[in-house]
Amino acid sequence: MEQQLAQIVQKVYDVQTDVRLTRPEPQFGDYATNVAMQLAKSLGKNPRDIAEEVAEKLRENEDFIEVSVAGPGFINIRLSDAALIRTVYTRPARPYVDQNIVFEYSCPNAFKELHTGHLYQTMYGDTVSRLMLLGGAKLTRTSFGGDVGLHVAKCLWGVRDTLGGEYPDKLGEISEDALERARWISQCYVRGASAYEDDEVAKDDIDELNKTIYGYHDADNHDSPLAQIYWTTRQWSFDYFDAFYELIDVEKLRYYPESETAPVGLDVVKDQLAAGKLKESDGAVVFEGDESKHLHTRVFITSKGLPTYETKDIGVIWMEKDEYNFDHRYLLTGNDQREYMRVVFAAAEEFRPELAGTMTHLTNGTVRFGDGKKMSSRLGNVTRAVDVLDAVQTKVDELVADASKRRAVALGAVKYAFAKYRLGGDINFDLDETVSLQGNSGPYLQYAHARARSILAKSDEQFTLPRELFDEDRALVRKLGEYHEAVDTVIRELAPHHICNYLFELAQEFNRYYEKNKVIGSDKEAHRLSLVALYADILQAGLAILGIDAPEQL
RNA sequence: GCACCGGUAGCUCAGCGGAUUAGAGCAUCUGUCUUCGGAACAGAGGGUCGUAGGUUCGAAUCCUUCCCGGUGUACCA
Repeated sequence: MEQQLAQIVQKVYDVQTDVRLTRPEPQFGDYATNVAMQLAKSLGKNPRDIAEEVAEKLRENEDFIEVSVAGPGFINIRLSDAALIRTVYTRPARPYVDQNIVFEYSCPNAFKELHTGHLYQTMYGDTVSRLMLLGGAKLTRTSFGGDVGLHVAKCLWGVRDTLGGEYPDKLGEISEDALERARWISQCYVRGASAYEDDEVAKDDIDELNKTIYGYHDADNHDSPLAQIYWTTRQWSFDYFDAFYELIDVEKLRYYPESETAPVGLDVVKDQLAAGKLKESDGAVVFEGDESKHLHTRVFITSKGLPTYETKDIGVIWMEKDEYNFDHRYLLTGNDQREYMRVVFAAAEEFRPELAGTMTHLTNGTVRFGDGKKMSSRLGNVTRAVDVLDAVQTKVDELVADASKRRAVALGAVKYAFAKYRLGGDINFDLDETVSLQGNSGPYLQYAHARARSILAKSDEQFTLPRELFDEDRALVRKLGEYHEAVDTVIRELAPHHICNYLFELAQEFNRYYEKNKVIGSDKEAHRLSLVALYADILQAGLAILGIDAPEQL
């Protein structure tokens, strides 16, 4: 339709314009455009006159039942019933067709548990992934984290201390459950971390252990007792990631451990140093920032000869490029890494010019716990992902009678609570609001869906698709027709929160309709059932985009 | 210091490739309804969109100043 308008403008005034349609308030029509005002200046004409001329052309189209000019020159358009019904079946655009995308997010460190930030980023990243796929992309989901480094040394020290020595066999006594194993490893980490702070001997020990662990990789040592403990618990961590992703019902990711990316990055860095793209400074290898572009100078190899995160990140980029030959790479991290990543991207693009413009860094804010008073008793300072899930699950269990539906509701509540914020700012996670049955929440929409399904289940009438419209249907059908526009926006901007707003507005519109228009027992029963079915399908599809399951009954 | 992100109703947030009366949820208040799952519907109050300027016929939206909050600023990740 926007193209149609552009063509009319082209024909009448012989100018190229990008016409945008908006959705005005219902009193004005189904669509509106302000092209006339935009053109007024360049054409040197009164916007109202332009609007009238364009409107006259539009009136020739039988899809438009009413075209009026209002205010300073808006063109308001009302669709015919047939055209309005057609909007409901319009398919969203697929802007990423033929694009090979790598999307990196989640990124938990091995030997640690996922915290609330990971939970948010993983669920959000999973939804954004789905948007890329809906947009037609060929997608690979990747993740990146440390399986070597000081935090691992602290942990391994704690494991050894907990086991009472280098006894790999004793690991057999630990739980078989991946999540419980992760919990156990995490406790060992705490033990090691506090020893590192308080105990000089332990600190030296751990620093030494750090080098030893790198050695396991360099020498491919799987045999010594401590090496066995390392490799076993490392695998436990990887198993835990998969178990956790399954727990929250998201897709698994291809994981790049630092032990693999660091050597790749180091090779690149050494080559670039030789090529003069990196400099030596105070014994370290650095990428010199550009003041005029506000790029910091950053260290890639420390004066002790160790690769930094920068080098490891270069390593992942190279591995992802070589393995998947992406057209575009997206990366989601906390927004504290924004400036840092600009430098890494700048360096990467300088080292490998083909990467220029192919990488996008998305950043998320931190999860804050809303009403501290109510949360403190249950969550307090806890930041572990599982604790948030448990707290939500406990609330949901009290509200949902059918035990088999409780997990879907709890996960839906959390995913929705994360998805409804625009990416970037900190997000406010309020437990009560998240599981609230009123207002803009996941459970509210799941219930709205189940309720619609129950109406359909209750009737014996046969129905297909709506063929005509009555006055009372228009508002609802118009909203149903906005679905593909909402999805378009969400896919194009990779911004799921728009779909949340849309679905909530749709549910409200339906409630209004349903309040006034009896479905079952009405002489328009079959017709109205067809609208209810469309509504339920759209709710379900919209929630599916967010990774939320919509049960037929609750 | 410099840079980045944010500052919209009491609270939590949408809107920000300018445009017809600035929206929603929660909270508060008032109605409807013996409810096809009422987890509903109708309505009210509440905002000089951080500040001061500028561009424009028109600015929450674009530009500039300043203020407030958060983050980052070479050998952590």
